[in-house]
Amino acid sequence: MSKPVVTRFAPSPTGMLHIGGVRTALFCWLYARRHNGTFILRVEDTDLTRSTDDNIRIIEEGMEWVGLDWDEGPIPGDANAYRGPHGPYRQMLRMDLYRAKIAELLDKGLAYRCRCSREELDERRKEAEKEGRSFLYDGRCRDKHWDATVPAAIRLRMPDAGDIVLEDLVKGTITVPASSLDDWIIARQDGTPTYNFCVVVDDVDMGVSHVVRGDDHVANTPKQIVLYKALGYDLPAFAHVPMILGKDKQKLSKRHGAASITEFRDLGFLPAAVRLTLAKLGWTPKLDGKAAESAEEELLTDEQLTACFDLGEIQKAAAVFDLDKLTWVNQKLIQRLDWTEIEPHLRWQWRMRGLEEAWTAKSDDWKALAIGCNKNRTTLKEIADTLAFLFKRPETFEEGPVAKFMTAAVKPALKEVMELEDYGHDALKAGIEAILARHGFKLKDLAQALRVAFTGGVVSPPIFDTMALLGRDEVSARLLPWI
RNA sequence: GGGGCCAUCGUCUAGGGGUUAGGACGUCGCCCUUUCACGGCGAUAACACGGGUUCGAAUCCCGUUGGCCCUACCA
Repeated sequence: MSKPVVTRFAPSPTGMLHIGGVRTALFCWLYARRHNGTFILRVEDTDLTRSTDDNIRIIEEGMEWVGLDWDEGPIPGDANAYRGPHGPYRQMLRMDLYRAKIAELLDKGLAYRCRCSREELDERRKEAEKEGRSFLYDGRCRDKHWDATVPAAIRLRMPDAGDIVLEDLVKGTITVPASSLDDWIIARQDGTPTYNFCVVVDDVDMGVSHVVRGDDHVANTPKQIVLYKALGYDLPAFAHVPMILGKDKQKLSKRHGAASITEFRDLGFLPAAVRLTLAKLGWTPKLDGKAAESAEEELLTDEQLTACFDLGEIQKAAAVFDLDKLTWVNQKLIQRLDWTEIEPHLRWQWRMRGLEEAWTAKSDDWKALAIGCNKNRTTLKEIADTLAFLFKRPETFEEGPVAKFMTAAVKPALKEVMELEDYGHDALKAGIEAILARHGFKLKDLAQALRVAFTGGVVSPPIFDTMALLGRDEVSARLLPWI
């Protein structure tokens, strides 16, 4: 019986929730779910100047929206509340633990006070650079045994020789010569612990079995490994996942269309589509041991992803995020989901348009039809865009289409449309066809004229659906000005 | 400068000594069509470079180039 699987996502609340972070969180989540383990959300808010409660909310909301539920961590909405036996889950609230561990290291002589001032250090660093040497702290305070009467930074004693080996689940074995690492600072002069120290202490305290994080932390890991050992801890498994890049191979940012998870929500993507796309970015699910061999097989459910997820299969190289692929996945999901599964997500689009109430007021049948006749759209935003005309009459009419379709010949037919009474799909179709036959029109001629009257342009769902959605009264009202 | 990591179509990838180097997105073309779309069919395109090892290298080894990370009393 091996140790229970515990993973954690530990963002710092310094701004938006980046899609790269979400992917890392997704891998943690997938792995924990796969092994019936625990997924923890921990807030690394030791950067006092940049961390805010609002930013913590942004993280919580982003995680909730994208569907990554955490077993332990903060409870959304209440800055001090949390669930789980290892809390609190905000580092600022865990200072006592850090201090105790630092004292322990000091007592054992595994760490020491360093009175070298920042200025001195900077100077020595500059000098080294000038001579083309790399600067490493020379450990001159190691055996000074300074007492605590003068504020001092605290450094961890690092081995002088040998190699430090990191067995990484995704990168493989990484060997770093100890000589390239110096005695690093675990606590600042003001007593606050540094990041590399807190993570280790927290990960151990929280029982994290698999440290899954961005590969920008690879180089920190050897330092942390020494700390694990100094503290007498067993090493967790490490998995450093590569970054996500934009089209230009630079770090993904808003310049690339979207980088923040909330932008993807606003753009009309389904959380499930974001999850699938992100999971498949840098990892190929192998259901029954086989990678997808057709478009159909690319579309996996969370259950399928969970069933075959493995940290060891994650790609080593960074990957470029492709919005087109997300869009395609999103469209496929819209196509195959039931309208009731789409509707909750569509609400956000209505809210952004100030139409949430108008939408909510509609009947289920109406909503089913509205969503049903838009199964060919790529995003929820598009669905809302093409449906918005139902809630408000057009204010302007496109010149070209008006000239082309609102001909004198078509107007009598329009008038006949107004007289149609049965709006059931088949009856409506029969009624329209009769009108067409009478005037010798093609459906296209009439349909486009109707669209102009209904929407001001030439784009709408299929015309019979459009009329059913509008209802007889509204159809008449919008046709009246044209006859 | 030092240490580390990485490298298959435009993009995400499969493959890991012998394959016509497979799939997906995109792009292009054709078909369908009641607008916008969807859909169907087809096409396009890749092993960074140079040396080894080997009967044989996209696959193994070394080097080069390029990209990225770390090198903070940031996280």
